[in-house]
Amino acid sequence: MSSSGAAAIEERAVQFGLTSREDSGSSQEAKKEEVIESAKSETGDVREENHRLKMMLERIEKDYQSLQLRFFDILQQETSSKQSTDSAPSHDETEESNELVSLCLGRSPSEPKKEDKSTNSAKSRENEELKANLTLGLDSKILTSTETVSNPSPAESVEEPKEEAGETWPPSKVIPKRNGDHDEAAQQSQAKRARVCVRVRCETPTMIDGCQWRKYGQKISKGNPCPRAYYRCTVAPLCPVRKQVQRCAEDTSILITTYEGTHNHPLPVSATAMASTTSAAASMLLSGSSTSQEGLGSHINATSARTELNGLSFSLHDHLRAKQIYFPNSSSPAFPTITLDLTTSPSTSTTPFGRFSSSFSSTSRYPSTSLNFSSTEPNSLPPIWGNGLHNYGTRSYNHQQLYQSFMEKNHQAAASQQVLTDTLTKAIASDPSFRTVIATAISSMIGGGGSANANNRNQRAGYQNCFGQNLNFGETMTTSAFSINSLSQNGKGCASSCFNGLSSSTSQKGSSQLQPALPFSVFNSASMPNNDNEEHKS
DNA sequence: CGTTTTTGACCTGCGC
DNA sequence: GCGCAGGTCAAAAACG
Repeated sequence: MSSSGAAAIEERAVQFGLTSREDSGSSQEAKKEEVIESAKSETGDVREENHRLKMMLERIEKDYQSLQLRFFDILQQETSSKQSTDSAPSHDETEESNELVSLCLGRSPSEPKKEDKSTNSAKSRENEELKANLTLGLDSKILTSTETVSNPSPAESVEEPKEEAGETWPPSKVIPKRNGDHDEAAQQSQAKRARVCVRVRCETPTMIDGCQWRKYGQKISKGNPCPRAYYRCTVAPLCPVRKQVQRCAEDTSILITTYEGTHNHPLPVSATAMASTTSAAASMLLSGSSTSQEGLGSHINATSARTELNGLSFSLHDHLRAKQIYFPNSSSPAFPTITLDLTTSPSTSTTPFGRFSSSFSSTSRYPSTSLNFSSTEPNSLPPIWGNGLHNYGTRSYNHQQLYQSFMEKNHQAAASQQVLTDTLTKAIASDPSFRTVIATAISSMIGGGGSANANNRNQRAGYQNCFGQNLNFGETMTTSAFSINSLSQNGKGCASSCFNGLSSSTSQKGSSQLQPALPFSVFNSASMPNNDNEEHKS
């Protein structure tokens, strides 16, 4: 910092033509002194800022270490308690891990009635976990396999259990049809229902996301000769989560998987990767739709804005284009849909980091948002989403260079994790609503989750300060996950749970958790060029 | 024999 | 009201 200040002085001196010692005029001398004085004061300011930043960095490191210690303590508690009381029947994921993570699509996880009868010990332990701030805003919890999820927040306890199932899936199905008592809830549910569409190149019939699915229907949809398969989550009997799998008509190697609903049960760790991804995406979508539907979306719709952040370029595309790209086979999406395009993008984006596009259709009833994480490199997949092969280090990503100043250790094994976190970084930096969601998550994690639902703009400044802390989402959200290669669903399906692979690299190596975290300081308001006003103006 | 998949029928929402 | 399309149900078949 101080060196940069000296450089600034020199630069200014050059600007004023003061580098020559032959200037001898008194007025020029005065000017020179004036400039030097101002430069000195500027240097002082820079030093002050440098000192503040150092203090902030120290505090962040302390917080990070304390969080890590608490996390490890909880892990040890769980393992020890499991060893002492482990007599429960083994679940089919016992091969993987005893930890289950419940993730919710940005909403309160709904619980079946029977799970309200969870034991007091489970609740007490859960309270411990809540106190340990392991609950993200995305409702990620680490639980033992023998535990069931109880309502973790007062807001959830207020909810009627009868309404819970209907909140996450069409109430007309979960709740008996023709039941007028639930019409209002149905409307709310419909308004809040979000779909996360994942496009990935996959030759197998379906991609493995860690969950257990049962096919309950198949239909030929209009405009696509490839049938659309309907799957239902069978991890829990009452889980409302469903997914649709369909191949792209234009490129049958592309598998389009649409997730809908919220898991109301603990997830196998192998499923948390996809769940966390879809959770974040859906949360972003829901958060964005809540504002866009009030008129803000029209602004975004009309724009093809591009912002740059530290060399990262993000662009917003209009919906027509996005629709052509992401919804070639269907009419306007009936529900708010966010698309994670993890395929090779035929369009040449100016950013080497893929494309993030958020768009809202004027024809669709609900907004549609697209996240394109595709590589511009032909026939390449992000190493985190592939055919089950984690090609760490086989492909170079330019964004890693951007982080070299921040990441002292740039191991190849951490490359995929960087991809994930970079993806999140881009998404957060590009979309204020996503920032809000993530900020809420962090806020709940740091501040004890007391105000998890408060995502208004007044608190955004505080949240952005939270971003300045060294929190590694890739590790936090998928901690203790590992590869799901052992979870092959009858030998078919893509082992595309990319995030498991990367998280396995972190979980298996405990020391990796001590790696420098992502520079979330880029989200500080000072360095955030893409603030709300700019987006809303455009 | 239990679970999963298949597939035709049925239901619902929407546009005309 | 009718037709269409998407989504779901449920019985039968297939599978392990």
